[in-house]
Amino acid sequence: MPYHHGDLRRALLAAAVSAIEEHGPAALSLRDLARRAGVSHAAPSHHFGDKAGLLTALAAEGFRLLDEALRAAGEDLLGRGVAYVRFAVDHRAHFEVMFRPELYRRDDPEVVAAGRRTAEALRSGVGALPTPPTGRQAELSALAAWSIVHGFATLWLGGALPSELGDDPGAASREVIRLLFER
Amino acid sequence: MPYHHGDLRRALLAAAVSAIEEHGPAALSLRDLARRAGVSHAAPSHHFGDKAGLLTALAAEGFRLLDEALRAAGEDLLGRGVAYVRFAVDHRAHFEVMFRPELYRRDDPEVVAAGRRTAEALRSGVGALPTPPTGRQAELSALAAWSIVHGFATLWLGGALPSELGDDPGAASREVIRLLFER
DNA sequence: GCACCAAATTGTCAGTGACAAGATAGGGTG
DNA sequence: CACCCTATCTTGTCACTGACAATTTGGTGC
Repeated sequence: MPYHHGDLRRALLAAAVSAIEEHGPAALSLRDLARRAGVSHAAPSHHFGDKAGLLTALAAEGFRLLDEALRAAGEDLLGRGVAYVRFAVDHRAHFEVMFRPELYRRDDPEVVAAGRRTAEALRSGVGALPTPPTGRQAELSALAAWSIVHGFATLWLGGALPSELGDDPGAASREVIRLLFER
Repeated sequence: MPYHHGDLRRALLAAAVSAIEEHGPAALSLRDLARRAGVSHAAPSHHFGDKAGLLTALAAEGFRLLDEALRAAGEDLLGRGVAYVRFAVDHRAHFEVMFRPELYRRDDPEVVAAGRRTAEALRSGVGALPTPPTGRQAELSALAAWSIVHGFATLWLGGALPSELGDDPGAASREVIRLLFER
């Protein structure tokens, strides 16, 4: 075991993902992360400063991943909505931190930039609708789309949804989102 | 100052609401609540057992309040949706705890019962639509309604929404929710 | 080979949640 | 009135945590 870990920063972020998936972001302990990575309890501070710094990095990574996932889903707004829900379920640790601004530094430039790109991905999806709305209607439509997918994802993660929906959040959300744009 | 507080349980819940509104549920400290109420650091445990116990009580109270707010808004589903958003913003401390199941005991009978009543209030609102859907479509519609209002409320509380929306979440959400049911 | 810098360590401090043991008030019963 | 019983609250303690300071280690550039 070398004195220098090699890639402690990445190892800590990965450990944080596991820890948050197990016990939620509130129970996250820097000392626990250090133990998981096999380093001393103060090592994390050299890479992230403090706990908020680590979560800021995690949130920024999350916004980047979400942006990639949305764009990979194509232009179709329904597809992007389903991709949003899938991202939330497949990366619940990132997702839970991203939308809990009291946990990290929202004004971090990297987070701000990545967040903007994500919002843009949803807005441009509205432009790709069969009969794209314009002006204020377009803004409201993007907001409605964001709200419905975000709400579905949050409720799913919180275990608030009835079990009759099955275990495939993508398929279930597709049926729900469709109600917003097709009828 | 008498040895017995009088209504410490209620005072602690009220203090918890203030504390969560100020710093979020993750930063909640039982000892801080005790200081706010002017009692010793171990007094809270006699009323709630532990931290999860206190948050369980807060969640149960939140579900009761939400249920009341929804039913007071009338049968109209749009009105109930707006009431849902207003509740979230006006009682953000309750709301933030209610949908964070890792913070409290979800299986608490009082919480389970109150949560069921809330879900029922949304479902029955779907039945009051001009052309009410039936069967699976009704379920999906209720889910879509819940998702869109929950998502809007969560995003609003998280400060993720653009400031052009103004400062009245009720009015803003009304325009957004309308897109789901009228067109 | 040497100076320097980044990375990681040990040590410490106040704050926290949980628990145990003791003190206090306020009835209810005899 | 004397007694005790129970809920309520206090004091004391323990392990754990985040943050910070001081120190050691290892690699890199000159």
